[in-house]
Amino acid sequence: MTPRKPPTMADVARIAGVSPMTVSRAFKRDSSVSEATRSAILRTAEDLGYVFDSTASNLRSQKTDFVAVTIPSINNANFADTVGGLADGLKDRGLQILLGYTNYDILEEERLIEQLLRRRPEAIVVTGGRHTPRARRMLENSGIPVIETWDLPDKPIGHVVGFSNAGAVRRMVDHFVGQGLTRIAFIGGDADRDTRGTDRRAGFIAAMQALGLDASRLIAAGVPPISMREGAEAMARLLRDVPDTQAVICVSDLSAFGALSECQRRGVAVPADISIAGFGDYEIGSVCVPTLSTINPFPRDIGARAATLILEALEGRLSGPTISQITPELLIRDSSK
Amino acid sequence: MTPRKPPTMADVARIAGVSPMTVSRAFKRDSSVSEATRSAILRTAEDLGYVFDSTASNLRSQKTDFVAVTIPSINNANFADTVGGLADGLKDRGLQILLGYTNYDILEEERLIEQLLRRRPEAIVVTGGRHTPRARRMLENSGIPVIETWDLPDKPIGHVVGFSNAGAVRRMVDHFVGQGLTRIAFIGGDADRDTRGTDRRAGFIAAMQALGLDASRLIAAGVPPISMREGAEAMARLLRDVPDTQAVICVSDLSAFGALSECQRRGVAVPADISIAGFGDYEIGSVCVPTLSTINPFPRDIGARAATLILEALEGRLSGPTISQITPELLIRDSSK
DNA sequence: ATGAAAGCGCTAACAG
DNA sequence: CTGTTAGCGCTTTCAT
Repeated sequence: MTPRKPPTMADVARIAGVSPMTVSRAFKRDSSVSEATRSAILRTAEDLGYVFDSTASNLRSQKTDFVAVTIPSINNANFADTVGGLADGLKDRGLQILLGYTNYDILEEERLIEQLLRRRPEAIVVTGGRHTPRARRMLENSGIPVIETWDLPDKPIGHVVGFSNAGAVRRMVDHFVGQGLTRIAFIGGDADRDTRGTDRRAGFIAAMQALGLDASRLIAAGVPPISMREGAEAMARLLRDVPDTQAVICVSDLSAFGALSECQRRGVAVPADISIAGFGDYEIGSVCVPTLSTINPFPRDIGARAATLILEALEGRLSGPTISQITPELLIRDSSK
Repeated sequence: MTPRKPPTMADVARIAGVSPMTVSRAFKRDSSVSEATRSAILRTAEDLGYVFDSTASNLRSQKTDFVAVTIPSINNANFADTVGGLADGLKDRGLQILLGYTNYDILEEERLIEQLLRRRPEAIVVTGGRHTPRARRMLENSGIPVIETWDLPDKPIGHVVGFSNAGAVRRMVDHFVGQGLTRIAFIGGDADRDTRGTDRRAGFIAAMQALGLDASRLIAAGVPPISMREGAEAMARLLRDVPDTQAVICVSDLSAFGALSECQRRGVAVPADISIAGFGDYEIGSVCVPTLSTINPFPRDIGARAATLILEALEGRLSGPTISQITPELLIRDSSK
């Protein structure tokens, strides 16, 4: 820890014998400074231990090179992949991600969005299309590109990169019914906190009813997001309470794996006795025995597409709001043969 | 998107009929503004759609309320837990995390640290104790509290919150040997990119040699961090090449689960035919069948402890650098009975 | 409890 | 290619 205050650009300029403006230019990429001057300045800066101060730059240039991102949880491989795709797409342009997590709570999201907007990001990417009225207003008035992801909101705020969670689950229901299985259950969270989880359950119910099937086999497994353990507990209840169930769709691969593990513990054969499907195409689903049927929502592509949109929007190459649908892929594997 | 530029504090002040300074005070918690004035100002601000501009505040007050954090990967439950513990501990004080990931590469870490320091964080938390010389110098000269985590560096830069990765693995070796198993293998990455993984392998080798045992059963499973799939492939090679192996220690629970799954596919009984252990106490290890023996390094506690240190340091309540050891817990479960 | 003046460290704008 | 001037929007400091 240095006790004295850190050197500024003016210090570097004085010692290098140039004006502060020239130092400023030397630190930019494509600015017009002679190679000799630039390298002399950079050496002086390094010697002094000078570190460029973004806070001053941010204020003067009214640019922060931040892209704000909200995700429900930092501990989720799907959202991590989206953030990864986003970060990679933005890195070359020097845009840095300012990440916050909402804990699946739109009130927390509202607080977070306000915090993030105070930092004056160049764009903001939010997960989901349901927000508090105040959060919505703040986003609308922010004056920066807004991208809602992982969903297809009825009334988008700005751009959308997503898919229908309900529609994806419908395809899984159709798959099971196509196999001749009609007594199908759904394992999910017990609250509407996780809006994507809620949409998936709603999609399940709608799909079953549309086919004239019983849509009442709903197992509430705990506060979303539900864990592997909660998936296992839900499966235990399902096997006890509704033993004639032929197939079960879980809100995520994690809960599906938990359900599968419970079957293994009880000697229930998958898929011979019961079929299982998950959601998200987490790595575990392709490694476990049997492998899990699931839905791949292409999380990384969602982030990559959002990054492209942001770059286009910042360059003014976008006329109006856009909607990018990323079509999920149905992956039928051994747990539902 | 608003075309006109957003309102400033001066705008709010003019309309509310007070000075900008009073508006500034109204937005702080414990400042002396009459309740009437404050609420009038806040209402005016809300009406105008005013959003506080941190960039200006940051520059003038020389405070950003950022805590910079570097982790190897955003997609790792252990590091996510550390960040979660950190974020929770800092939230009440209004400190926000500025997160960056290094992709297990200390050169990338150097670039990242420079980027982060430019943002003038109040403190910085890095994962690991190995850095490039330049990164080390930047951290030393940063003038802010530096905390190295997940490791016990020989020459700490500032504070340390960690544990001995090698030591933790030694305890697992001792456990196996105590069970009478002596032909023990180690599955890890094939490069020194992941320094904690490298330390674990080194700990394995040292522990085996100290007991006079053969430490040459090292399976290199790919570029770190190794996945479930790579763990499975490594186990396939192990079973083929060194079939008399009695136990295997994997660099993480994820690769351990992959190894376990490969045994299931091949009808190799765990632990009857071979024992397996992981590292990290990921949820999967407590749910899979059989459950995985592992080591819990208390990732969340590491983050929480780092948060406490930061708060103490920022309040000047810390005299010198500290070292906080978080002792990992050996969890013996069904995969190694 | 409130206000006036000054300035944080950089860069836009203009000049040469 | 380089320099000068002014100012980004807040908050520190000092008054009252």
